[in-house]
Amino acid sequence: MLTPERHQMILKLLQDRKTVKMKELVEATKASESTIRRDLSYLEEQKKLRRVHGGASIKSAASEEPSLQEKRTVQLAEKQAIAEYAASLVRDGDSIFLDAGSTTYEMIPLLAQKNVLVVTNGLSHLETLTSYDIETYVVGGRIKRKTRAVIGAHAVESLKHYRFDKCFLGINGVHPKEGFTTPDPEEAVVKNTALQLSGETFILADASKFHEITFAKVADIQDAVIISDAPEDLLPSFKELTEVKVVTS
Amino acid sequence: MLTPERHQMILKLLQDRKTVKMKELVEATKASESTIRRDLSYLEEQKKLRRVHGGASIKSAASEEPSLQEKRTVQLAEKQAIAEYAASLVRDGDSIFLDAGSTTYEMIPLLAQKNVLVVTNGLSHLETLTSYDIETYVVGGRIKRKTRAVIGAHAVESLKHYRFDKCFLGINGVHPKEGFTTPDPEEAVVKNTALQLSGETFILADASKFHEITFAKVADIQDAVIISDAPEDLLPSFKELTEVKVVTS
DNA sequence: CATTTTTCAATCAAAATCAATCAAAAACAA
DNA sequence: TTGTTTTTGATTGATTTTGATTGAAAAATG
Repeated sequence: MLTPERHQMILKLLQDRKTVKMKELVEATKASESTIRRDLSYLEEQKKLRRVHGGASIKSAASEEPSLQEKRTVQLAEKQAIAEYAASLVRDGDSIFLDAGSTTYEMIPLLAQKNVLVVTNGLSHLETLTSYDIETYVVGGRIKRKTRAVIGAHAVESLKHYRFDKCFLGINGVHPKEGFTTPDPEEAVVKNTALQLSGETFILADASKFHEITFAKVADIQDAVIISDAPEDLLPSFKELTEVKVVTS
Repeated sequence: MLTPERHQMILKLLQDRKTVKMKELVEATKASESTIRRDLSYLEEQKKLRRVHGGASIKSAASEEPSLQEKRTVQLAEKQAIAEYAASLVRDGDSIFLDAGSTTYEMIPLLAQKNVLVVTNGLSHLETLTSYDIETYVVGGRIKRKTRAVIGAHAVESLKHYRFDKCFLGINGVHPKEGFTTPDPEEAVVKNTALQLSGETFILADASKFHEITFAKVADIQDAVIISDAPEDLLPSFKELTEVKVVTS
């Protein structure tokens, strides 16, 4: 029996019941205890299951997607606070661009009561946006597998069909001189385009993003409002250049 | 046996089961172990399979995520058969358009071993396409909540960035005079655009779709090949107009 | 709480599988 | 044909996987 087969068998057994004992796995797979142990370690590493004394158990609450509520509570409080403030800026009837990323994702439930039109390049956002019955448009283009974002030349073209009252961007680095940065140049150009099509731009950046420079420049600082939970002593040089809104969780 | 033949045989064996052992491959192909090893290395390079110690396995997703398949419990054998034939038409290196819908969805696992570029307007397809590591582009535009398809004027514009070797469309009605029809005019125009941008067009229509006229016309019959499980007595009038491929489940 | 039992992680040697190499066979070109 | 290139299969030493063993750690028991 090949290794992936065995892994599959283990996961299958876990689907039926919610736990399996080592003894059962050894019996089912005809492999030795040592091998099963190695498999379990690997599968736990892959977050496919949870090891427990004597065997394995399915990962947390069922193998299903965590519900929206669950997902929200798992998220860091800082992202929540940033998202909450950002969402409070959105007014009824606004057209907004919502960048891909976990912080902008947190804004979605807070937008549900408002009468907004949302354009996004984040595939992960789509399910949630439509489930809240928000009028949603998706940007066309190539899908970047890792971040599940739409990027590339077509995405830029596609974006230009729209105009935004406000756009909310996540970024990977903020630096007084280098401006807003992100590692992927193709993502950078999409963000930059959204920014140019938008009346106001808001950058959602938790404290860890400051000082960091990650290759491709998105825009200069003075083009946007920064929303962050960064401590005050980090900010003087940024405040000289643009508006910075500090939120606390 | 010629090399491409052997490669095909290996891939075929992988389609049926999800893993194959080296020993099985040697036996099936009558080639030496060294040759099989070289084949596997090549096919892995081409991203058509995944090598594992002791043999090969199909690429990631399929075996590891039964949750996706479980979601689609209502997959009739007919849809499977239609999808299987449709997928067999796709050649290495093709650029194809995959329409939103459950039948085209069934094609995805069968495309994993081919080097294809897929453009789709079906949001439900995206997750699965990327999980199979297929190069995926999404059409931009408004999201129709009910069908999770991208539609509207922007979708049409967005589509025009591409050209397809083949396009695979789902349809709600087929009628000798009225042609291919679908209830939503905005969907109809997207399908029609895809068709016009494509070298060949294939219509995936199970038997229930024949005779039905559902409002908005997509195209005339003669523009496409119909792939269906419809009984022969239903087809004479269609066969006069275009090619009809009948599959059985 | 001490003892017994079970399960665990680490280690190691055997077995299986692999990559690299090379010469023979086959396909190809002149 | 002859010489060249490509493909193939056998061999070899290296690598990976495996199962047994051991003492440590964790649960169960009295």
